Amino acid sequence: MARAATTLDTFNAIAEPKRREMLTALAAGGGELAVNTIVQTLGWPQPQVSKHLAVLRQVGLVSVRRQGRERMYRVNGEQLRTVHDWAKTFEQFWSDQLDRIKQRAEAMASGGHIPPTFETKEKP
Amino acid sequence: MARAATTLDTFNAIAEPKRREMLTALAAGGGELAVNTIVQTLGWPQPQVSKHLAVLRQVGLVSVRRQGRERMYRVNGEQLRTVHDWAKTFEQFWSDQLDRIKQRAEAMASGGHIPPTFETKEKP
DNA sequence: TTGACATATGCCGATATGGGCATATGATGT
DNA sequence: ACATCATATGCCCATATCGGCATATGTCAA
Repeated sequence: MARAATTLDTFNAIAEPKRREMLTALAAGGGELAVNTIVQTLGWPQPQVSKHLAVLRQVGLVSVRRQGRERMYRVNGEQLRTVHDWAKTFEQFWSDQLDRIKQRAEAMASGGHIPPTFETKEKP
Repeated sequence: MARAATTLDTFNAIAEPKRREMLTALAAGGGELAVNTIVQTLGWPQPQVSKHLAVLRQVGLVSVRRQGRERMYRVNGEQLRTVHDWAKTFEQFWSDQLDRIKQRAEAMASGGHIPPTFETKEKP
């Protein structure tokens, strides 16, 4: 066993840049878009578009409706709300930013020593 | 070429369930946590923890600080804010939900026919 | 029914990824 | 200098995933 069950969940679905692009395209399209329209808009091979749509469909990020021989896709917000809410859980970790800077300033003023700086990105 | 440059970005980093779990653990830990603490908390093999931390570090989801022989990790909100904001872009697609239901109700009342229902999940 | 159009699927090859293990690197105390 | 603790890396295997191509499925029109 290896490569741990990516479980095909929402987070995994939006991990693909192209899939995010598709969602954006769909959102920009306002209502619903036919597959062919997406193909022309993004300029990707049709099977590729269909496959990515399949993934988005499986996790419920988009919904489909048949209209004649076309299939109209539309963004399904629910799942995205999940992502939104999850990220929001960590809100304090970016809104506290100001407080932390303030703390540092205070520490310098009183204690005199500079609190350690955190490395955020990787060192080359 | 294949398997398209997963580009090791933020979205990809949080696609891993274990990585999300780590972030949650870090957040729950309040301030900063040493690797060993995380290892004991989650009960995963140490190398695994270090590797996942490395990924989170590379995309700037966590920051590190050296304290003696320990390395204190802390959540770095910035990157999560990115995710939050991106998802929020689609807000209308879940807050409009009510309006859509209303529309449907109205259509039924006046026109008499039921607007098509969208399939959200896959058919078995 | 036949043909054209719209979309989904199956199969393939290339590759990145996660887990497991052993080991390297780094810091501390004696 | 040495032993020990804390963490990071390298290597290997198994597998899921993406892209490309050919083809199946489904729908409408004549």
